[in-house]
Amino acid sequence: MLDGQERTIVDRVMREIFSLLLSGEIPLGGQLNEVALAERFQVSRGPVREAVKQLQGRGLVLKEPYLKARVVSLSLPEVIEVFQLREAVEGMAVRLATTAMSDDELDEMLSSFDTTAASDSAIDLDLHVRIAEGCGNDRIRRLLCDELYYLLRLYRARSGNRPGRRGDAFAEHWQILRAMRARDAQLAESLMRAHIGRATRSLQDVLIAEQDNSSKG
Amino acid sequence: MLDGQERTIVDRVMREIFSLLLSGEIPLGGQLNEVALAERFQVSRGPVREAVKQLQGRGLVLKEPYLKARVVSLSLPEVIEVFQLREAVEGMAVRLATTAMSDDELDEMLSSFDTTAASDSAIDLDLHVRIAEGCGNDRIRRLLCDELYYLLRLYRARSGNRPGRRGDAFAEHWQILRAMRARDAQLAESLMRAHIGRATRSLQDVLIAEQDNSSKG
DNA sequence: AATCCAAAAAGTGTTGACACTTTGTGGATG
DNA sequence: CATCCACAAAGTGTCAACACTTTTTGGATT
Repeated sequence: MLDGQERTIVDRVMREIFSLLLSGEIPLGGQLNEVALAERFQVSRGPVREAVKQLQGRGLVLKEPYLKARVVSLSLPEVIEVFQLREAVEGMAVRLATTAMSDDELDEMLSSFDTTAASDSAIDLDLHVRIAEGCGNDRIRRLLCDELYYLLRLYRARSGNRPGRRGDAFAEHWQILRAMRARDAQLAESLMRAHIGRATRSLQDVLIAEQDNSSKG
Repeated sequence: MLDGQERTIVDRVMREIFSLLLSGEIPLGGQLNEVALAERFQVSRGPVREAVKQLQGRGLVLKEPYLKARVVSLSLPEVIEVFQLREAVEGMAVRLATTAMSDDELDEMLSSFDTTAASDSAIDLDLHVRIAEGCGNDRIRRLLCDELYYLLRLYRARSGNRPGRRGDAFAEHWQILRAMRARDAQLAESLMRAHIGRATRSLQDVLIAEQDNSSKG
């Protein structure tokens, strides 16, 4: 996600802020203090400000003049919005990947899929990442890998439960891979959309349950 | 797209750079000179740098250390990538809008659709914008209105031809609106995807023709 | 004339200082 | 005791100067 070479301080600071978010030291919705960050990283405020501005452009940080920058916080409705977007975009991604990826690539995915444990949550996103990387459309790849998956990782690192994670996801992944290997782009897209759509609906159920609870209590 | 109140110089500079892009004074792929921009806007380089960093975060500007920032330039393959993404996202947008928008809103769109001239290119994107705004998913709305449509406007302002613009787009728009009014989300999504898919294919035809030309000459 | 290298010029990266805004504090007032 | 206002403290916004990198220039060499 970040450039390998960090020739400039701004890049380094951005990576450091990223890792502060991943580690949870700065919580979602938390505030970013320029002087504190500058002291911590032993730099002046300029690079910190530019790094924050770049994060703001990415939508990871919200800011109003003269107020501290706030890390974006994903509410459950916002996570649902991300999932609705994923359903559309990942459907297209798998459609494109089904024709763009080589037999060897697909076989490799299938074999590594068989050997790895099914229940690992990192594995869950892994298939989606590899499809995004294999779809051949760089704009779609960036949207998924650099924005949406990143947000979901942050969200998962906080709320212990993994949004939309269900037991039969493993079997659904396998079906998607089979459809890709059979070069059935239409089927692969349908399966992927159903896969993410089910996760979306389980999130909506949670949301409704929460609303019922709050209205009762 | 931009905040109404510009309490800070950075915001003003960002808007000014935007208008330089829209007006074509800075061409796609052109370079941004910090000192020249600073002098032009009568500010120091700090705000200019922060504005550029924010644009970089948005993906509108590319930058490598110690080299001048370059405005992103859309090649035809990249425009096709945008259209493939649009096909997926706008399909979902119209699906959501079909259930989210009120009868009054849809009727208003239908009537304003009848009265306006069909061939205006601004009208073309207008329907898409209103669907994006009415879909109720703010993340999808921002992706379409703040990023993709903006890029396409820039591209159209340059290359005289409007990408994917065909004569029967008007009739297709009308069909989509009818499906929405009939609350047939599935049909509306199919029509929208077909609508954008046809535009994508006409772009791909242009690309193939260009490649043939260059290989011959 | 063409090539190469050093110095100057132009441009970007970073810093510390200063100006402005917001927030917190403490005392005077009712 | 509560309220309000002035003042200090903290934090953000902007600027001008300096350091570093890249590009250009101009001449020396072949």
